[in-house]
Amino acid sequence: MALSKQPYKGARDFYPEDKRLQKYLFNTMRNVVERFGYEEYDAPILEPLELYKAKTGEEIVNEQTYTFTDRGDRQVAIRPEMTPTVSRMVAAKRQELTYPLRWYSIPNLWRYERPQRGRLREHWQLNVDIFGVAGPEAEHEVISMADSIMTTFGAKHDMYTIRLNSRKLSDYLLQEHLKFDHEQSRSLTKLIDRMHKISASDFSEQVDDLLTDTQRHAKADKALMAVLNATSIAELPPELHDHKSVEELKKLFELLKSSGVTNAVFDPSLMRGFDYYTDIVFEVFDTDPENNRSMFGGGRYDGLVGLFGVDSVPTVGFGLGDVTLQNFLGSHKLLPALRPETDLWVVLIGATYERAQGVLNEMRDAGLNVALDSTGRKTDKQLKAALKKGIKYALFIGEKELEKGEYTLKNLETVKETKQSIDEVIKLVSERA
RNA sequence: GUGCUCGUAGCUCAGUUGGUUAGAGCGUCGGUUUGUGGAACCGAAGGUCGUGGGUUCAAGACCCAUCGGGCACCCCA
Repeated sequence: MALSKQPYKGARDFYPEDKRLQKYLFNTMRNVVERFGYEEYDAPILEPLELYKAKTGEEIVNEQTYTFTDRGDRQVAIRPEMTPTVSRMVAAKRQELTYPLRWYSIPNLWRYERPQRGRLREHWQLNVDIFGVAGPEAEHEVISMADSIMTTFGAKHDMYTIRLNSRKLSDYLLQEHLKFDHEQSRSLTKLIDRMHKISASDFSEQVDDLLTDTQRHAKADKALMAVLNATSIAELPPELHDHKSVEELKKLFELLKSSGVTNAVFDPSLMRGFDYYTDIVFEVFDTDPENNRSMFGGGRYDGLVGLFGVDSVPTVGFGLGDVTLQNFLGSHKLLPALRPETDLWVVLIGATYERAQGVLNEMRDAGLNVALDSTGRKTDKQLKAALKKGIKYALFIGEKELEKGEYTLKNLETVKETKQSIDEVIKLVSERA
């Protein structure tokens, strides 16, 4: 029985060309967030299972987390998300850290579920968090940064929108303004989350099922729809305008506008699944009708650090997954053609392998990435190998070249060929972008 | 976890109502002077038809199971 060549279900092999793309994605993210002063951290891929039981959301822990019992009878989870881990790390050094804390990481995460487009079992996710800022300045910074990441990848503002909502406002709306009880609010939250996936009539039907007779009589469903259909804060019922969360949202929109984030919109139907969000939440949506989905999001979770028995720390963060990002960039034609790391391919002519080593070392010492064809094949085969690999330069080294100290350098893109001293070769190839 | 759908060479696919030794294009490898290009020409390798059962004189095709991909649920980091 032959062994399977497939990678584990829902996980990917990264061949060099795939890894090259991943490096490009990660480096771009790193450049942007570090420009905002964020520092990289990391942590183990394994965590005690209890870490996720507290606040992540039951379904995620029970059904979508890889778990096992280790040899010491400990319940262990492969991390399904990074937020509990980073909260643990902050809590552990709560007193000695200097705030505001700006941290990021690009961990691989695992979730046990049936794979489909944009959702695999293993993915990498940029996690960015700011700890220690209670005001909307934190949301402003984090959302601006998310926007900056998108534009740095070449996305235009008409390719995506940033939807904003406030958990506090939703809770107030459902429980105080519309007078739903706790259980109704829970069910409604889930239902509202699916609002745009089901038809309007199905939605109102399912809302109606949740109402009591008195609520039906009071037309609670109409009041609910009036709120949910608001496309801006100004469209909310007037009696809500003085609410603190509305004030905060207003302030946030002003800040975003002032820093050029013009594609942020208010969406009262935005919920997000995690239980730990406490206030403002946001999601970045692809506007492409073919792929009208949430790509990534985040929000404020002020309570998580405090669960570790220390004073709580106000926190805002988001996670950006590599799979959804790649889908987005691919469908908007924003993925660049990437060259291999190798700058130059040496074609050896005749039995020159040994004597060519000095030249190779000279180029490598000068910082060039140099590979050679050491097969002894005919020159046309050697040259074709470089072409197929996408390497930009080929250098011919034969008897004549070694004698004269002049080498034939060929730019495989322009097909131009010149004879150069090795110093000149180094100079020319180093000019690569 | 549920439902639908697909799986033939490295890739993209043909393969008639079940009927001989399963095909093409591209790619790969070799050759057409071992000092130079993706072309052209010649040639070769490469498939237990995802896997395992079953029906049949006969299965790539029909049935069941299973693995993998895609889509929709569930859920969403």
